[in-house]
Amino acid sequence: MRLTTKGRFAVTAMLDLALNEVKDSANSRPVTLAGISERQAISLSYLEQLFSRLRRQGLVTSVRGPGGGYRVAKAHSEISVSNIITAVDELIDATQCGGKEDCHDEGRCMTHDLWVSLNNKILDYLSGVSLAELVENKRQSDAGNGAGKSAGKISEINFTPRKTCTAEEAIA
Amino acid sequence: MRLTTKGRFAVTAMLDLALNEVKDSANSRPVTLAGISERQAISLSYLEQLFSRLRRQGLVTSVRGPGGGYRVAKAHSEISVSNIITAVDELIDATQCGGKEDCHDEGRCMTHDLWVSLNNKILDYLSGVSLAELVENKRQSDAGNGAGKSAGKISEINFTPRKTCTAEEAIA
DNA sequence: TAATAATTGACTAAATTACTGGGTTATTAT
DNA sequence: ATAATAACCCAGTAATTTAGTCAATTATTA
Repeated sequence: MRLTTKGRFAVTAMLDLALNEVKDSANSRPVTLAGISERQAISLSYLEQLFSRLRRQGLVTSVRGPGGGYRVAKAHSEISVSNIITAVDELIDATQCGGKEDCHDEGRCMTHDLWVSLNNKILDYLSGVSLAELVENKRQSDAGNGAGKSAGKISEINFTPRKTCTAEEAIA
Repeated sequence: MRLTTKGRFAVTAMLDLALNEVKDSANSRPVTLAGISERQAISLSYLEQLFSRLRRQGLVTSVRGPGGGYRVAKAHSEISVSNIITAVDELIDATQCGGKEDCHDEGRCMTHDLWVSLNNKILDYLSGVSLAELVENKRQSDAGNGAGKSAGKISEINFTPRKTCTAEEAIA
């Protein structure tokens, strides 16, 4: 997988969406991209591109027209950071070498397997961090801080991955 | 941190270097970039760029002239995958807002802290995978496999240079 | 009917990636 | 000495990605 600012924008936007769609749970309204754009300083058109992918991946639903916007499609606990990132940062596609015979060169295959394993481990880890946990952490850090003032300490996010893995497992 | 093909090239090259510098431990010779280029199908000049950074970061040492080349600078156990990747894929500046005063907007800082934490977690993980372990794994997988046979269970996702092949190569 | 907001698409500047090619320096072998 | 080697360095470049603008369309609501 890739890990770039693009994925970070997407996570940022999804977190903003999750935080704002539930403000009044009784008659919650969809969150507009214009709102996210303003709060997170991301251009509207760029958000449109990102949410187009997020919607196609089933992570959000949309409502058109006035009062419309986006909603998170599933329970926050069911959406992981890896889901978000892979939705917008599609994986590097593979391979002239995948099934072809020029892959008998040992050097290439060695590194393929290596990276696939590393990739999977990172993905496993990011899969263990849910949107719900990001929201929860944001709420807690809000409660802990005085209003507006700079935190000083970096709030440590205490998400625990479901699997902790050893290096050997990473390679195996 | 970033996670792109560039870092993968670097890991690939370092693993090749580590595997080839110790072939005969008595009078081991430095490994040439030309050799790595051939074995791993990475362009020589691109390798030069990567190793320029790897050298400046103290991960490799160089010997000029005939018979020269590169050597791993430290014990293989002292070099982690994160060391290699961050040497060539220098960190993304996580900040539009780093030290600036326009960071009083709570929305930005929220995501900033979030991403810093995620970053650190990924870095922690990659720090736990050493070059020595990659080498050891490669040796074991070599011993376990018949020559030329692919590992099988791991899907072969590849990262190949973008260079499109010439007509001659296509025919060959 | 007008305003809203998603949706689509084409297009662009800037940055990064991956690569090419030229040269220079240090070292070794002849 | 001379020639070959291989690191080193720099300038440039095509392909791709990033991040964004702009314009138009469609569905919905007030």
